[in-house]
Amino acid sequence: MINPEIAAVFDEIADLLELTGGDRFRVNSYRKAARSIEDLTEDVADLANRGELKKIPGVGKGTAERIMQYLKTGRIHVHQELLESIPRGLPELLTVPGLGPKKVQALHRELGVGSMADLEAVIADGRAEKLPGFGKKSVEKIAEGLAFLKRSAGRTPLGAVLPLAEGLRDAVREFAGVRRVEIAGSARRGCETVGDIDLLCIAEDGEQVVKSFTELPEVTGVRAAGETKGSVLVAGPIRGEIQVDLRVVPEESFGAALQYFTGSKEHNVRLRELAVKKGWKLNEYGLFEGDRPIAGREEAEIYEKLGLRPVPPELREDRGEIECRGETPRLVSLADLKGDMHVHSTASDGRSTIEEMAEAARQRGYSYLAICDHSKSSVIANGLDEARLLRHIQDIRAAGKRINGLTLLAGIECDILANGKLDYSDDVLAQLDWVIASIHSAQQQDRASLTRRSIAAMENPYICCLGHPSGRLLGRRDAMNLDWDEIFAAAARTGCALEVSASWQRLDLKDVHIRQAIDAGCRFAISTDAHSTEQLDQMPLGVQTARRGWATADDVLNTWPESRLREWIAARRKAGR
DNA sequence: GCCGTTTTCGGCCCGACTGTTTTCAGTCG
Repeated sequence: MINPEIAAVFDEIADLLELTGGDRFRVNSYRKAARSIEDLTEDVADLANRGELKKIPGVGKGTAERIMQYLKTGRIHVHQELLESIPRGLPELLTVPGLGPKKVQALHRELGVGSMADLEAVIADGRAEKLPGFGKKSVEKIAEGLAFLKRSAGRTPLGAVLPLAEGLRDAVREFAGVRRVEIAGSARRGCETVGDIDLLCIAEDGEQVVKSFTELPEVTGVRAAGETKGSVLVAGPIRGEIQVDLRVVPEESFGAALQYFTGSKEHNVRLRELAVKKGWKLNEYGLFEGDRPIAGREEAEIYEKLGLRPVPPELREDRGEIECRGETPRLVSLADLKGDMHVHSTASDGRSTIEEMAEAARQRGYSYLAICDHSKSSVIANGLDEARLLRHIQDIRAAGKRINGLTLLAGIECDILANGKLDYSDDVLAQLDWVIASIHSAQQQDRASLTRRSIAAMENPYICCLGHPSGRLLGRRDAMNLDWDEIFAAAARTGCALEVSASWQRLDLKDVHIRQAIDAGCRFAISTDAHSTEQLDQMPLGVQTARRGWATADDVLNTWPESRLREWIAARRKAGR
């Protein structure tokens, strides 16, 4: 997949143009093209072969030609020219909070600053402070920005950030005069990682609320504190620091503000364009005709006035939700789920017993639960050999008889071995109700081998679901190098489901792949891969990920009643024999 | 550089906060 590479080049062209004082609309159009290419699930090279580059939103004649240049020669003329005229280290300076294109230009032009090290030097010796437009305070801000960059947590997995965000939300709720607080931003959209935390509240005295916010015990630094907005730093849940923004709005603007601060930026720009076309203006205070507000209290009325059905937060990415005027499919929701199809027990590496997991699932309102411990090759995870597995199946069935109102499915997470074979024979797999096949070893194999292994597993009629298909761990391990077109085609052809792991470290499949798989005709199982009862509560993250992939309840087989699920499993086995 | 039910040119989203200002530019989201 060459897309990320090309997107990065276009992003750098945008940075470089900005640094040379290029036309800002031209800069924007490079950024837009970069983002579109990044979002594509299809390889740009394939589109180019079919002469369909201009079908990519934001790609016109010029950009299409530049993509062709890159595909043929590995470089783009304008990019090379810009690189030659601008010092290598300059674009990086744009990442420093407090430094934008104008200030970087001035630093370069007046003081010859061309790198982070140069920047630190001119701050230290006081020369930066003397530049026109600079001053003691702004240079202090830049120095703080540099320090933050070194301590920054970067993008953090949503599942790790949520407890922190919810804690801060609850703290703000206790402030005097605060009537409502919500988490907005990428956390509300269910993005797999977040860069900062956005909070929004209703209160009359904004200044007082912002002051209380900056004085919270968690706060390690204050970026800004005004009458309607505060911006602070707190310790990140995994490492470094993370920024938290609080906005205070009046009640009659809350819907508009929630819409605005939920984003995404690209989605908002599209909405504002719609407003402008109707002769109106949209901002965080409402939708206005002249000075007269025509919507703002409720988020939904903003969309409706603009001629759209209200768009679920997970779909607000400018990935087609505007074009279909908000007429998106009815997305799967947590309430639709009837069971968790992948949990472990103390039989392998789980921390809770079969009975404890079953009881916890029952309490969460599920009607079935698949116990899927590790197979024998996962030695580190205490995987089950054939003899232990057969006893384990009996244990699951016995536990199932003891619990009321919940069906226990005897399952396994069967390793797909390095040679492509499964960890058990078909005779053994046939004893089970539900079988997941996962790759846990030899993840560094080449693309063809990994793809072949995954497909071979899906072709076995006893395999119901491909577990955490990409194998990625957010921020820790990249996805395996797989041919997704082939994987999804095979899943659709064989009928094997694909897992959407709700585990916050995984979220695997990810949103854009889910959408691509739906288009290919695939089905899914959303599961937590819980290793203890409390991890069952990660399910909402998996549901949000599926929603971001535009999945409906019918696409997800653990929304089905048990009878339909069992029929589906039986039919698949029958067809495969 | 892109784009079109204001279409082949002339637009292109909007406001808060800060600092250096003397009325506003730069940055950020």
